[in-house]
Amino acid sequence: MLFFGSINGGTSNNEGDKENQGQDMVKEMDFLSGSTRSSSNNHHASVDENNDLDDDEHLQLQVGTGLNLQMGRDLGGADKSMVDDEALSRKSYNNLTIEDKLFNNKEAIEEAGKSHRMRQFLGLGDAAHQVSSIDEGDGDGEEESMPNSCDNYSNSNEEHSNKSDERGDHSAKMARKEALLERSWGSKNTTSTSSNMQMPRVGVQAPTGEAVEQSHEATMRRARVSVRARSEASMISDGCQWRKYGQKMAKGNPCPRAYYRCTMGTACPVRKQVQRCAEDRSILITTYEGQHNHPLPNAAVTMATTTSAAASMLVSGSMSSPMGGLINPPIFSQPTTLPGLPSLATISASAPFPTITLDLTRPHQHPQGNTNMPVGNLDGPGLVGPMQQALWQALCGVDSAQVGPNKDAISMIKAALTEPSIATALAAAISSIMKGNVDGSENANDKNLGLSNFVGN
DNA sequence: CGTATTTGACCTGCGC
DNA sequence: GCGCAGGTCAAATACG
Repeated sequence: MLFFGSINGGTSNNEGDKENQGQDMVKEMDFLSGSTRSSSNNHHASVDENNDLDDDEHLQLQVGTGLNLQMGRDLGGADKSMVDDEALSRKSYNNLTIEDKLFNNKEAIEEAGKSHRMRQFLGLGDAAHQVSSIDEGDGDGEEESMPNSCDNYSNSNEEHSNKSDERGDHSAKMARKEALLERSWGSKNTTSTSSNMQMPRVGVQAPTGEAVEQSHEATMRRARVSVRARSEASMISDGCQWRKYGQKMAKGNPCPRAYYRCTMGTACPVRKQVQRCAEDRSILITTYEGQHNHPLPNAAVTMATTTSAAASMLVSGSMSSPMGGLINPPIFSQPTTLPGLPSLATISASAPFPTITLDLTRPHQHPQGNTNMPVGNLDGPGLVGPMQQALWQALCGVDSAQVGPNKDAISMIKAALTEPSIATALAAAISSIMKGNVDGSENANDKNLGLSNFVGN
């Protein structure tokens, strides 16, 4: 499962921090309370030791608030800080039941709608299914590894490592070489799926059984979700633990690219890359890849669902769609905006990997003629502007450029929402927005209901 | 002293 | 085959 989330000081001491040398504290923004707090820009493990926010209310509040992003320069977040929801999530996670650990948008939407359509909406999407599987596995004390090609890699790689320790230096080198060869994700011995990383194609004779599964797994492994957001911090804090394993200078960008891998699971294959935008260094680009093979804390689940669904959307994009070819390879062959959400997501299957980019850097705009946007405070720290606006416009048919419903957008979004993977992605995104901004207000359920009704139309 | 980060080396894939 | 770029490993180093 992929995931993304909030930005804070993060765990690293990479280039981003170096740029801010002299700052002992990382300025962070708290979407929830608006209160200010500075967290030491040290290892996350030490942060939650001093955190006492473990009562139910705070647990509720932290859920789904992963995206503590600076949505624009106008937020004035420099003096804001945010509660370390990553730390909170880890602290609280062990106390939660299995049901608690089910991802939040599913709960919210099911409570609100309870329609069969919405169950399909949640249950048929790849991401939703995966999340459920993981969580159930956790509940049984049996961590169900995702049927993921990279899991195979990771496990086999670990095996190689263990063996190499026993065999001495020469054998260790050989083992490492074997592991490296195997690491190329199917390039040599395994199926050819992962190395190619081409989108499945409509019209091509469909492979069957294991081949299909392997292809899907490999593609999911390589499908990427990129999140662009403004942040002073060095990396985004998304509820998971990350360990930096490398840093490289990328061509065409003076800022180094940092590589992280998830350390919440023993052999979790999820990795992410963090890099500042060359054109605008206030923009942090985080790219997620892979699926978690372990349960996630609440703070990470919703965002994980979003990115997982986004990746799933990429993978399933070639499948037959009721949208009349809205999502298909010809479109994926070049960057494509999500219909009705041009400011939100760009989909690209161009080399090297299919990638969906969520751009959260667009300046916020108030949609005209709409006073019911589901935000607690449009101008306050709870703002999640562009993403929220786009979704809200899509759902309500209100176009910021015109008063009244945008019927074309409505029809397009309606069509899009009949695609389970897209619907799942949007549901997760919407849920995260609701949780992050209007939790505590009765609007949240209303909006979920609205989505349910919308899908049902 | 244990853990996380840094960084140079090494690998693969790709284009020429 | 060679060079380049992206990605990863692991020893060295830093840090708490």
